[in-house]
Amino acid sequence: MTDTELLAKDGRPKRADARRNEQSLLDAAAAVFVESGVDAPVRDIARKAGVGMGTIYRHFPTRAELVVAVYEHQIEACVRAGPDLLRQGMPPLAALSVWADLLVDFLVTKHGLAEALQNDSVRYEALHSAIIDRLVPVCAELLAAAIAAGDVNSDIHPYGLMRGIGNLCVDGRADSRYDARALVQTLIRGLAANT
Amino acid sequence: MTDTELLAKDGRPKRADARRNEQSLLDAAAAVFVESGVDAPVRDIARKAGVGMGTIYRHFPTRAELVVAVYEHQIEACVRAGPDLLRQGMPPLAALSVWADLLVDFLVTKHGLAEALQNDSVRYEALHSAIIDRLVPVCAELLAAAIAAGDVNSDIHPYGLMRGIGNLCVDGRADSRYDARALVQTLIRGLAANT
Amino acid sequence: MTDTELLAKDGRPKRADARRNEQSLLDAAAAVFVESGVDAPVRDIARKAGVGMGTIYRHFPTRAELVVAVYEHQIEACVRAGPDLLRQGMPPLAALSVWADLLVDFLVTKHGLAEALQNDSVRYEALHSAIIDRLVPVCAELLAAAIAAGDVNSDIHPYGLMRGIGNLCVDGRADSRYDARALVQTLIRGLAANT
Amino acid sequence: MTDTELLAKDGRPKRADARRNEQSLLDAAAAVFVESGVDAPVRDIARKAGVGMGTIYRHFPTRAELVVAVYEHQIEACVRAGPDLLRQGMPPLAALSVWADLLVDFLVTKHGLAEALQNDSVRYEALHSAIIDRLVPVCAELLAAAIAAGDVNSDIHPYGLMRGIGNLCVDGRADSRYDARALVQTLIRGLAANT
DNA sequence: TATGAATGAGCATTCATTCAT
DNA sequence: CATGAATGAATGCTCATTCAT
Repeated sequence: MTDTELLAKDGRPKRADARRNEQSLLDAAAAVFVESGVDAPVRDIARKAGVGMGTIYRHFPTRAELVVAVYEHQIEACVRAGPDLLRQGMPPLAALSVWADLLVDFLVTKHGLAEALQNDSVRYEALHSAIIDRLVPVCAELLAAAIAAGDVNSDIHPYGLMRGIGNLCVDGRADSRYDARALVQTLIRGLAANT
Repeated sequence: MTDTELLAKDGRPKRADARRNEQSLLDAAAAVFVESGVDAPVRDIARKAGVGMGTIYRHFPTRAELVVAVYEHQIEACVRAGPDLLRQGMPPLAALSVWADLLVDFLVTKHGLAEALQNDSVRYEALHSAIIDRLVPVCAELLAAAIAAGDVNSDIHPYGLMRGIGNLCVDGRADSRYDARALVQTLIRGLAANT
Repeated sequence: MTDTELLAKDGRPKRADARRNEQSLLDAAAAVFVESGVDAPVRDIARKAGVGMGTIYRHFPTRAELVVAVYEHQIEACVRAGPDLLRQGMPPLAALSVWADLLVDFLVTKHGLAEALQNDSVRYEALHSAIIDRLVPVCAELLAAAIAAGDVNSDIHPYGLMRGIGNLCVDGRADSRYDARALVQTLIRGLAANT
Repeated sequence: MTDTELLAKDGRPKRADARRNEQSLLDAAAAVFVESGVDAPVRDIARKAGVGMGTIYRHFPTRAELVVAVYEHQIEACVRAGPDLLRQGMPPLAALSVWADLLVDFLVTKHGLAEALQNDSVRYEALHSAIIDRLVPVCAELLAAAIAAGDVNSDIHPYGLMRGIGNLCVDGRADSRYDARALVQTLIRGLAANT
């Protein structure tokens, strides 16, 4: 739950129609992103949403903000999933593996998201703040737990691991010979301490 | 090595000035690619090389051909390195590891190459033919050897592994917390049979 | 007359500024066409109209659409003139002659239009649909009437006659020794049955 | 026979190899013109002729000169045909008709020539001098004879008639409904005095 | 507040013409 | 003399972003 949804920037609750508008915007954007990737022309999104382009810019001044808003829920789910898995008593390395799998699920189905995550341009700054910065602590927690349990013997940085998982999800459906999920699982397995 | 360097298409030797130009072109392109990626505007490359745009088109009708030419030597080196390592008696899995390391060396320093390799658009078709198609067999050979030796227990596809390595090399220098080399080694380690 | 003028594609009235713009666009295009022919660079038309190039593309996605719009009124007038002349009781051959004269008036003053009509490239497909395809039936009607009246004895195809008239209008003002109108009238006279 | 063939500009006879070269150039140009029209890229002509582009420019500094040279023989034939027909005792109007037919034969088969003749740009100046200026007197002679014989009653200008015939030859093979020959004959018939 | 019209930078690409070799 | 490499102006087209209505 962020201010994107219920509160205007000045803290007052948004008008109902504004909220409605915002939602149809997010739905439309999600649909267009699936079709054309997160780089889709603003005009296309506006048309799909049945609003003017200006409206999009009003709600989401930068593209990154729009992207973040679109995937807000799922990012949030990924963020929560990490601690949840540990809390449920799953062994840390297994938890890391499952979490990575969730991340793959998320990224692989979001055409263009993994690519956008790679992009370091200013344009996508907000994307990094909102997605990577949120996920890194989760990754760190899982990794630390696995190390503490003696399951992992690697000084890999949580940020690096997270980005690596992300990178492996690029183009994850383009070629049947490429299996992002398997690669990520292999990567996780590679972290395991050689006992 | 190739006609790109010494011979014109009709078999006659190229004029000295043309050869000189081609080389400065390749140098300039390499430099610009590092700065702006392989998608850099043709104008920029031309300016950097101190030639007209037409000259670029004359030597390399498509962008992919330019990219391939720029990295020709290094691709070739990677292609040869695989069999060489095996021939030297190195254990297959170790050979795969070393080869992957070479690939990382190559890709990480060529800002934009790994990204271009991800791009499936028609525009880069030639790039895939010239780079991926050349490297996959090498990767396959090493992988097969490792499997035959009982060192690897995974049905991962050589193409997938190669693309995975490539993907992990994207943005490999942008952030000190991201260590492409370590990730790739971890990935390779993940292939090892759990003995 | 057409949605080009008053209504947007969704049926809503166009904004006042858009209408104004479209008109100045058509005026500018007409002027530039006279100067440089209908192949004039988009940039030139935009500059003349005092708008950005994007505006042109917004209003007229293809060049042919722009050309058609520019000459819409006059094409329409030519289309109507044929039946009108017959309805007024004018002898068919005379009607054909007068109609041809109208066509000459139209084409000769539109430098570049007759040339464009000659161009069979895909690019001008829409032009043929919108201009030739509209005029040929008129020409056919007049020709058929003249034949029926026994005034014309020729198996010339209406399409061919129309294109012939068009071709004779090319460069119709470049040289005082070239009189398109007279040539067309001569051509029509040549159709007359030798009684 | 012009200096294009046997004499260099300074009046000395050309070297044999130069003449050979020039001929293969003309042959190649003719072939390319048929394929791509007289506006074909210089490079294409050079390649077809197996010479460098510079050679073409040496022999024919402007494109018009090349075009003229290519069609020299046929233009000459048309020039001679007019007086010949009269000398053979053919009735003037018939001679005009036959001559026009010859002109059509020539122009219709030379893809792009009629179009080039329409082009008044400086670039094709030489084309007009060499082709139109040569043919107009012939046309004038035939027309004058026909008028003198009382067969033609029209003050059409010979230049205009000639250009009209040329214009009718444009695109003369693109559409089966368009019959340049028939149109030209109709035009000639239209010149006849109504007796 | 919402709309969508307008802007214009940015890029790829072609080809006539010149001139070093 | 012949060659063909190099030049670079010219042009079509797309889209992010702004702002008048």
